[in-house]
Amino acid sequence: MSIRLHDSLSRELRPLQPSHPDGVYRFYNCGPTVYAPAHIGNFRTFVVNDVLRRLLELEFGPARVKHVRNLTDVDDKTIRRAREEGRPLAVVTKQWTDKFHADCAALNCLPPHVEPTATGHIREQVDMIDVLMQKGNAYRAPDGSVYFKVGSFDGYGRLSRVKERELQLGSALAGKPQAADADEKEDVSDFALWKAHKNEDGDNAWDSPWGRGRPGWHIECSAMSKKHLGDTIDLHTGGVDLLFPHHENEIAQSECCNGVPFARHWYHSEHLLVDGKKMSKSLGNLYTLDDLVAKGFSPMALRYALLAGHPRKQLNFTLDSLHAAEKALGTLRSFRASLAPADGDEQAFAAVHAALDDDLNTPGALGALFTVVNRGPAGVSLAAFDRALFAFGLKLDAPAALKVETPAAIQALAEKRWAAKQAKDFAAADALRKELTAAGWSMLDRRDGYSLEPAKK
RNA sequence: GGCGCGGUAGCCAAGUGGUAAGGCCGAGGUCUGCAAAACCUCUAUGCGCCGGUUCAAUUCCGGCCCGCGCCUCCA
Repeated sequence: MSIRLHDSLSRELRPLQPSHPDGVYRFYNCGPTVYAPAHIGNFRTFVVNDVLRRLLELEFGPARVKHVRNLTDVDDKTIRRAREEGRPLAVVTKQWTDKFHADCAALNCLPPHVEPTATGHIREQVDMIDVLMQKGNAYRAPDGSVYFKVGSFDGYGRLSRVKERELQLGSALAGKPQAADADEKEDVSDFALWKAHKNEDGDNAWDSPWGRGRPGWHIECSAMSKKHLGDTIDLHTGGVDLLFPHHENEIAQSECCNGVPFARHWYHSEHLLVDGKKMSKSLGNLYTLDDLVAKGFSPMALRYALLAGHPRKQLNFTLDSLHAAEKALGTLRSFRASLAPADGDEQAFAAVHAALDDDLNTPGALGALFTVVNRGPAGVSLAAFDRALFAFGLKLDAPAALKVETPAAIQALAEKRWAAKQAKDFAAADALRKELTAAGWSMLDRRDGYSLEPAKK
């Protein structure tokens, strides 16, 4: 059974197979820009890519998958943030890189095998730009910036079906101000490979044959992909918003530089919507993982919710979906607890893996999983269940939610109620339960004791 | 204006040319004094609207309406 995945370039389902003689599947996933905490939309893409990574490992073996995901640690946003905070760029990006790693770990995402940074690959980027200059695919503008000449690459626009970035009448762009560097470019479609140093860049500049400056955004992925995976890779992924211009530009740069096809397969996950709209600060509908944890949800519930929609369809995120996820996870937990460690049907979850292998149909797979769960634990292999859970990356033993200190007054009420119950003074016990409920706490009785939790909203 | 995606039960969401997976919510039940948990049962003659093709369409084709995304930094 091979994995079939939609290819954004050919727009069809194509099987995933390693193309290099060593049998290692080369997988590049565009990573985050580290200037702020990633939001849950970012994490949708990273979680989806993590499932993909897991499927590849299941298919080819863990040693036959090389997963690279970059960190963009120098660009307009990171530099602006550092300037605003009066801190060195590296300090700012380190902070948010650490936060990103912590969030990924909480969401049970496997770390990529290589996580290259843009600032760690200046030389490689300069080298590529150099080749593009020599081949006539790039030119130096009067201010010292270097641009890629889009007109020099016939294949430009194949991925996004956007021939040129021409402004058309009626376009959403019409009337909007052009980029500041527009007048330096020979053509509006051209994009920056190297940005000449400006005052606001501060110390964040490197020497190059064209003067001091910093790399453009697009070239970093081309350079890091080339260095760590080679000239032709098996799969390149990212969110749909990267399709144009980022990935289109990567193809142009890499293919003009290397003279061979860049990526054999392209995959783009769709956006997470909140309240029916793309998340944005201005709409006030942006959530980070911490925001949700503060509301009492577990990271695993977020992961589940992110997988509840087809990765190639926009998913409308709601807090309700997190409640549903939390409940579903609980069902999975108790199902697992009811499985006997003895042998069982190893193929019980074949339908789950089939759905996953069929274009990463995570909601279909989740449906198949529960279909098995609903039939009951009899004869189901624990190992097979765990293998299915591994594919989703759902960790059932993750702490349910954040721990909250129980106030002394609440604790005292609970003690009183427990004593009343032991004395079989049920009227008093019920009255105390009401008090606790009114105070926002629920008291859960067991045979041998009780526990307290903040009431679920 | 160009490119792309979608409209399936209260909410979320798969799927198929032959009669609607799954999760949540809700309802009923079993079990514990109650509550919670757990477990069991039930919950769309219907898949945006209008035509067409077909023995048969939610599924194919055409038109329309509505929503979203990209075309500018963006997962």
